[in-house]
Amino acid sequence: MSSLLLEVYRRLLAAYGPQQWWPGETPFEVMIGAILVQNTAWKNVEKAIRNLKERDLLEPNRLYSVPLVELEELVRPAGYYRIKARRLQNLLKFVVERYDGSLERMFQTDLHTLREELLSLHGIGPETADSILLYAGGLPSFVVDTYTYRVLARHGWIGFDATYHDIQEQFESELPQDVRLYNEFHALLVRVGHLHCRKTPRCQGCALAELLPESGPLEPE
DNA sequence: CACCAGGCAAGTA
DNA sequence: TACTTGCATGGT
Repeated sequence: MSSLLLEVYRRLLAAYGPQQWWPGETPFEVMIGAILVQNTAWKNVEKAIRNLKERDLLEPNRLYSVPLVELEELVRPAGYYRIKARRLQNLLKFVVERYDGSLERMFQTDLHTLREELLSLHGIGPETADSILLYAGGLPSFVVDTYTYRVLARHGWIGFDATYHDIQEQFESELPQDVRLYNEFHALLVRVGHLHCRKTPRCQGCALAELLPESGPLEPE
C-alpha cells in the first residue's frame, strides 16, 4: 500500500460508504454550522439553523444586521448561545467588511492566508477554520477533531500527545491533496467515532478492531 | 440522576 | 509551558 492512512481510508469507505458531508444546502449555511457545532451535538444545531432559515437569515448581510440579543435567542438551541452569537457576529463582520459579504470572493483567497485570517478571529480555532475551508470553501485543508484524535491514538498511529498540527501534517503529507478525499475521510472518522469510539471507558465491539490491526485504550494508561 | 456532544478562550501556577 | 475551568442546550 502507498500509505497506511490511505489504506485506512479505503477500508472505512468500504465498510461505511460515502457520508455525504457536510449537511447544509449552501456554503454559508455550512459556515454558520461550523461555529454552532462547537462541542455540541449536531441535532441541537439543526434547530438553530432552522430558526435562521425560517426567518430567511442565511445570508451574510442580513444575518449581520440582526441585533445581538435577537441572534442569541435564535441560536439558543445550539447551546453556549451567548458565546456563539458573539462568535457568529465576529465572523460575519469579517466577511462583510473584508470580502463585501461575498463568500465566493473570500474563498478565492490563498488557502494559507485565509486560514490565518480565520484563526485571527475570536472564537475560531483550528477545527472550525478547517471545517469552513474544506466543507464551505472546497479548499484542501484536512479537519482534525476529537474523533480523529481518539480513533488514531487508540489504534497507535499517533501518540496520545500529538497536537492538532501534528495530526493535520500527517494526513496532508501522506495523502494526495484531494478535497473529495479530505472531505470523505474526516466524515468517516466521525462516523466510526460515533459508533465505537465515544468517551466510554473501552472500545467495545469496535468495528475497526476487525477492520484494522488493533484497538487499544481510549485514554493513555 | 449523571454524562456527553463534530471547541475555544481565559485563568492559574 | 501545562493543566483547569466556563460556556449551555438537549439527547441517552
